[in-house]
Amino acid sequence: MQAAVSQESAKPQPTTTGGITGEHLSQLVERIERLEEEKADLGQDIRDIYTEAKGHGFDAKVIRQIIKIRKMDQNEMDEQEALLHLYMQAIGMRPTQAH
Amino acid sequence: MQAAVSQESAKPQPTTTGGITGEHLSQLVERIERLEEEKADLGQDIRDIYTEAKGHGFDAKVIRQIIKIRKMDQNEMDEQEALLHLYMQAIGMRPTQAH
Amino acid sequence: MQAAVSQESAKPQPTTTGGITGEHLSQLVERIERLEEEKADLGQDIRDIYTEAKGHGFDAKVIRQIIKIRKMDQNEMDEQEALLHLYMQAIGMRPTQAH
Amino acid sequence: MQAAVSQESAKPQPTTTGGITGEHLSQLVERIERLEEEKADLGQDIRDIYTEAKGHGFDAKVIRQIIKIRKMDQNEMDEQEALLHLYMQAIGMRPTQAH
DNA sequence: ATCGAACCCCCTTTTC
DNA sequence: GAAAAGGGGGTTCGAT
Repeated sequence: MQAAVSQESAKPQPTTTGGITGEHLSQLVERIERLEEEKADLGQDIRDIYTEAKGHGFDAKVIRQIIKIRKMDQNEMDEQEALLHLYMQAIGMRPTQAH
Repeated sequence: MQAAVSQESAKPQPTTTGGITGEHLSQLVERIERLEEEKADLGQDIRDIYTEAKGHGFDAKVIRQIIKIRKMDQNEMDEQEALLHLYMQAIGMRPTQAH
Repeated sequence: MQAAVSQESAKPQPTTTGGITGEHLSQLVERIERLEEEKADLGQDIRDIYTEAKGHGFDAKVIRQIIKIRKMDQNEMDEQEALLHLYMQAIGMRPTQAH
Repeated sequence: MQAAVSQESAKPQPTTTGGITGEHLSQLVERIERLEEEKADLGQDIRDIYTEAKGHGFDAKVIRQIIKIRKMDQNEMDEQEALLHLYMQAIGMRPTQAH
């Protein structure tokens, strides 16, 4: 495990020299923090929509469930579907549309 | 909690009539799904940065820790650390440089 | 947050005095470690079965999926099923046996 | 990808014939499910101990940390810690008691 | 044997 | 304050 951090940069000053490493690391950290902030903002936007939906009489929990199901339906059950059905039948599980 | 869905719109046709409700719900669901997709994309971007960082010799785990620490309230950290030392001593673990 | 650890027990000796606390903590830790070891053993047993299954020509991935589905079928889709159906119909999702 | 499932067993009846496969698969699934249930029970037992510990004034989070440390190779720990300090210094974070 | 992907568990925050 | 949902971290699995 190599350090990738120059030893001369040991002082708690904002950035460092003795190599590009300190600046590089700072930039990585800042980029990540920026993106995570945007991500949090989107999370807030989504929450706002749920609040709005509730204000119009919808049940947020059910909407979440719908979205979950739609995601499952999109992602899953693809190439191995045939095998899955065979196995399910072999052990007597009744086939469903969802699976 | 009432249903907020008109019964006439019960058929599996793409959208519905008998009230604005079906369309409204569809729009809410789609808006949420759109935002969640953007959110997921940001998550991927963040992952990419960690991958890039690793490629430059940095330790992703440590970077995560740094970001967490920067987010954390400092007092809380110190408090946790003090407790940890007390507990370790109580069961006879020798204090190490790392803790 | 109180410490629950007596200060006199600060030496790195195996156990402590000054109160029952050190011994108590040690016992808790050991009980947890014992259970976690058993848990790990079971995990190994399960892995062995998958290996055995693969040796008999079964696809481990599909078996995992079956087990997941059986667990879902047991647990989920209960009280809110009616509401969920209404909403799904309202946005044109066709009702399925599974949902 | 071979099927390893006999086609004659295609009906949703509990088990199957036409080959040993259906019964075999059922047995594998059931053995796995049984072991996973035991595993889940152990997980619950562990959780109970943490609850009990909390009831006696211990901080569960710290206990988890202790167990992690005891499991960890000490060199590995020190290495991680050293890296963390280097990184923090590199971006000008001041070293704290906690780290 | 390492890499990336998937799964599971814990923790935190939010919601009711 | 109790229950649930979202996010993060760690571990395990399959593939290369």
